[in-house]
Amino acid sequence: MFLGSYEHAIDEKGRLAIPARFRADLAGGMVLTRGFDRCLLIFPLPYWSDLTRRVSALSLVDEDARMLRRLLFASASEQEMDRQGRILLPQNLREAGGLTDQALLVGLDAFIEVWAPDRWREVQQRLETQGPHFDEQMRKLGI
Amino acid sequence: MFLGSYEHAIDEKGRLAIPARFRADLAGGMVLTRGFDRCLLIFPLPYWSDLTRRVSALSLVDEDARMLRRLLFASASEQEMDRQGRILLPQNLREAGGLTDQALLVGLDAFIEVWAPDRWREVQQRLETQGPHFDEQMRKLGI
DNA sequence: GGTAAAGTGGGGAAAAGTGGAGAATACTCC
DNA sequence: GGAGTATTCTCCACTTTTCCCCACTTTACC
Repeated sequence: MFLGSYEHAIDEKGRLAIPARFRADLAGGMVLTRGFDRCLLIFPLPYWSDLTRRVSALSLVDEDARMLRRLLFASASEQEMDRQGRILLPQNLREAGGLTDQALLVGLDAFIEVWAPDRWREVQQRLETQGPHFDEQMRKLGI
Repeated sequence: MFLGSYEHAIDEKGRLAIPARFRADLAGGMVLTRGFDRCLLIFPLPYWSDLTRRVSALSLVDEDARMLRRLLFASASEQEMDRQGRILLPQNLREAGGLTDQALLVGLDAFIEVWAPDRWREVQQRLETQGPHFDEQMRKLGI
């Protein structure tokens, strides 16, 4: 269960420390990949496997299936923590997420989002200004 | 589990290094063949066996099945890595994939695609512009 | 305020990627 | 059929990059 936001430095080698609170749940391995709205996603391995099982089972021949496979897997990266609890952010993913020297790790219960800090602040502002708008959305979701 | 993209050189002898992360899963042997969209495919032997069983079970009469058979089997080549972790790309396959001096190996979970780098970049651009199309796909799959 | 844990930076060792040389095989031409 | 030539394959060695560990600094918690 990942909760809360943590801002950590990305060092010159592209390493990022996982918040101590998150480490136990990622000890079994994790997959790092591109998310929506230019953020990155970190999935614990069991969650990832469950997510991708259906995609891998799709036809080799079907064009949509081929493209979907490429979208999901081509920029993903399996990572393990070093003894200091850090992972390596591959350069292509750092670029995809617009990350330079700082990263914001946001726990979203089952997985983690990684944001460039200023980009995250924009999202938060949107949350505040559009707050009322979400009432309707959430009702639709049954919450 | 093959994940991520790696660009490697093809040397004058037509040899291509397999990314270190992929080697363990290919140690039991692999089959190299033509894929769709002018890329090449590398299958681990167990996956290949399963695939051939399914394709061979298809009707002799069905035209699509005939074409699929020709694509997969006619230019297939069983390969083993040398001690440096490289395989030889036969010339006919290099031509089929439009490969010259660089190759992009893309891990797609159960198998690997091999692309000419500029051709792969086109595919990536298409992926980005067609984003919304895939939202629907993923929703159907429960992702 | 002290202690312990977390976060950060740097250095060294190991492995990955690449080019090339030598040996073995096949091939051709005399 | 044999010798010379070309080609393929395997192994070796160098260079670069990556990974891992150690140590210091900072923060949090008791």
